[in-house]
Amino acid sequence: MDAKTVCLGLLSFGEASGYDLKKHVESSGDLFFATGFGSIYPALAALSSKGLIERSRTTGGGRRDRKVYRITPTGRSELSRRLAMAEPRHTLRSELFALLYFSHLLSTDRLTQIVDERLAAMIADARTEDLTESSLMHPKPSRAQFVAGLRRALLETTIRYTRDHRKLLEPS
Amino acid sequence: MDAKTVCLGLLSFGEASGYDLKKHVESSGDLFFATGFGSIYPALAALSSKGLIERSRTTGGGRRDRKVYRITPTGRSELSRRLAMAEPRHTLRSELFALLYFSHLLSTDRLTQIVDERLAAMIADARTEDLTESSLMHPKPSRAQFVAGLRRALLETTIRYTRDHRKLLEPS
DNA sequence: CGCAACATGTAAGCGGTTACATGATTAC
DNA sequence: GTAATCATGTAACCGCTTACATGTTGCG
Repeated sequence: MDAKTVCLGLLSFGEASGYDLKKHVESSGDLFFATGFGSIYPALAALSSKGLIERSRTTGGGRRDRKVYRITPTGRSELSRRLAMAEPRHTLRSELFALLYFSHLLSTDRLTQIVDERLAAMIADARTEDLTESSLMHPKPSRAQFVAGLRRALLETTIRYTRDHRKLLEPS
Repeated sequence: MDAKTVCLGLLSFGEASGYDLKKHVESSGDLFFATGFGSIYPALAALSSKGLIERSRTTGGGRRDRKVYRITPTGRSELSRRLAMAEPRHTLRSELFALLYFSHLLSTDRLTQIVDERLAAMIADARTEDLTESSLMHPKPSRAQFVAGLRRALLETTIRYTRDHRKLLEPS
């Protein structure tokens, strides 16, 4: 999903600044997209110029230059339209997948190291989950719970599968 | 993983044409990347100009203009280098995830329709798996088996989870 | 004969990543 | 005071996607 739609979607939960949005995306584990400020600020500017969002407040708690955006009615209906048209594919891609596919070109030591590292990171990740206590979404909507739970289930499956089938990665 | 590395990686299993590579990627369910010819041919041209791959045969079985590429020793070591340097993240993204996250903006009917469609597609997908009888990889390497099995396990988890927690998607 | 699959490529445009650039506020 | 975090933005580049363009081979 492209940056503009994600920003618009997140703003449908409540008002936020570009910084807030970035934090929220990060804290939900880069679930549906990962990005830097270089994507978010231009996206907000574009949405704003189309009238899909607007500035609500500019200073909000002692901090300098804080630009808080709010979705407009036009923005909300445009978002609904886009989502209704979408044909969302569930194609799971991962850099880890890709690397393991070509792991015959890796030394056994390096491969062991990578798998151990990733396994540890995933275990930590699966535990950490649900610290998504962002200011957007006070009571966490049930759909966000659905997605977070699914993400966790997928992580757990990956961990279990990798442990059980690790032998397949050894040189034959 | 970028198009060039994927092409180089696939050619490490054996010689192939651009068309073959596309077919192989498709038949493995767009596992680590999905692309059209518009990515593959330029990638092959770039790899070729750097000496990482080379043309082996030009006609191979009655077909016109068939350009079969082969990885060079330089290409193989360059690929090893790239793979060894990589820090592969296992970040699972899916358009379906994203849409469901914002599903409060969808009508109940449309949501039901989308979930049913995706579920059916995933079930079909999980069954079809392992028709990857491409000319590359005669005896399927065990790493390819690992990755294909993991993909299947993740699909099955998604199907089960969606069935079990579908209620969370209903309007509250 | 016509259609599907085989087969390769180019060019424009779009969008995201990366690096750069700046400055305020808070906590130690 | 100084480092980390808060906070926003710009510009260049890179690479992928999409659409276009073309021609062959084999099957029914």
